[in-house]
Amino acid sequence: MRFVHNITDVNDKIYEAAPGRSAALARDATAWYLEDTAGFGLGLPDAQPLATETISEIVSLIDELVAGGHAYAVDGDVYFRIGSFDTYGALSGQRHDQVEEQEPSPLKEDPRDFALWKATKEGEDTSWESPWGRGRPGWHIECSAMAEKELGAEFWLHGGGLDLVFPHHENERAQSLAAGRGFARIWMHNGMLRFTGEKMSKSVGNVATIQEVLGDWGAETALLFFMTAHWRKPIDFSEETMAAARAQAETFRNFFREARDEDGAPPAREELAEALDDDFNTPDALALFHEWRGRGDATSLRWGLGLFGLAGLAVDSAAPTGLVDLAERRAAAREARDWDEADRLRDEIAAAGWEVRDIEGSPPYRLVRRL
RNA sequence: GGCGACGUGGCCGAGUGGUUAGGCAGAGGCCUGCAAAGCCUCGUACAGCGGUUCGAAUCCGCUCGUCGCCUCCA
Repeated sequence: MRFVHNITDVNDKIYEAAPGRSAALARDATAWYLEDTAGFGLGLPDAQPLATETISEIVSLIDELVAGGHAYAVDGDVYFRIGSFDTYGALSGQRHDQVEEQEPSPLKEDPRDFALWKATKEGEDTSWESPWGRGRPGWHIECSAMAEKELGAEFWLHGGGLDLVFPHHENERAQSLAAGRGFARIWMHNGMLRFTGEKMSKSVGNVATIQEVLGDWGAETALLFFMTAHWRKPIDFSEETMAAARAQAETFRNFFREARDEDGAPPAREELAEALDDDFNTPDALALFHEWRGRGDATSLRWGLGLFGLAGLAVDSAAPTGLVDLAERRAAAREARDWDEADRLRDEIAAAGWEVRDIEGSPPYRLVRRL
C-alpha cells in the first residue's frame, strides 16, 4: 500500500488572497495544514506532492493531450476538448444539457471544456514557462499529473469528498483516460462533515477549526467520533455527538485502568478484518471493540485501538504528588470513618480537576483526570 | 431545473427480504459509608403513501425533507 496525498499550492484564491506574495502564502498555508492535521497523531502519507513541484509533468501531460487532439491552445490558455472523450460524465452522471448557464467564454470551443493551462494574468505573481507561454496549471490537471508521478499510470483507489465528484474528479478522469492512462480503478467518495446539519462555511460562521476541536475534545475523542459513522455517509459535528464520542473514549480508558492479566495470546485479527473487509465498516469495528471490552480481551482491544490512532486510550496519566497526598489523607480519614473529612478531601481533589475512586487494593484509591 | 448522497428507537449509528447490532443518554438493581467506576436488567425503531412478496426497514414507484454539486476553487 502506498498512500499519496496531493497538495494544491497554486490557484486563483491564493493569488487573490496574497497579491504579490502568493508563493509565500501557499508555503505558509501548506505548513499550517500539515501542522493542524499532525495534531491527530496519525502520521503522514507516503508522499505529499506539491503541484508547484510537478510542473514539468503537468506540462508534458498537457502536451500529450494536445498532440492527441484532446486539448487545444488558445491565446496562451489550453483547454480540454470534452467532445473528444466519449465517456465524459460517466463518473458523476451529470447531463451536459442540464448544466447551469455559465457566462460563455469566447476562447472555448464548447462551454463544457475546462482549462488545463492558464496564461498569466496581470497581478498573478507565480507562473512558469510552457510551450504556450507563461502561465500556470489548470484546475484539475495537476491532480492527474501528481497521481501518475507518485503511483503510476494506473492505481487502485482514488479518494475524496462527495463534493469533488463533479467537476473535479470527472475532469481528472477525462484527462488521464484520454491520455491513455488507466488511472483510478475504484473511486471512493466520503460523506461530508457537517456542522449542525450544514456544510461548514466560513461565511456562515459555523466553523470549528481542527485546533479548536483538538483543544476542546482531544485527539482520541475526535478520532473516535469519525469512527462512529461509515465513511460514505455524512457525519454531523455537534456538542452532543462529540460528547457521546468522549463518553465512549472514557469507557475504554476505564477498561484499561483496571489491572488485568494479558496471557500473551495474539489479538483477534480475523474478527476485526471481517468488519473492515466489509467496505471499511468502522462503526462495526467500533462495536467489536466494545465487544472485546465486555469480554475483557485487553490484548485485542489495545491492538485494535492502536490501528486507529487510539493507543492513548490505554495509557493513564499519573496524578501530581499534591493530589496523591490528598488522596492518602482521604484514605486515612475513611479508615477512621471520618466521612465528613473524606468527602471534603474528595471535593478538594475534584476542584483540581481530578476524581478519586475507591478500589480494592493498595493504595485503596485511583486518581483519574477529569476531561 | 438537472445530477448525486442521505432520512433507523430520546440522541448517535450499523444492518439491506424472515434471526440481538453497538454506543451515548435514561430507569431499576448489585456493589459502596455515600459516591464514582464496574456489573446485571429494561427499548421492537426504520420519513410518508402505494405496490411486489407467505413475509420488507431491506425490492419497486411516487411524495416529502436534509445535504452536496452543476466546469474556469480544488
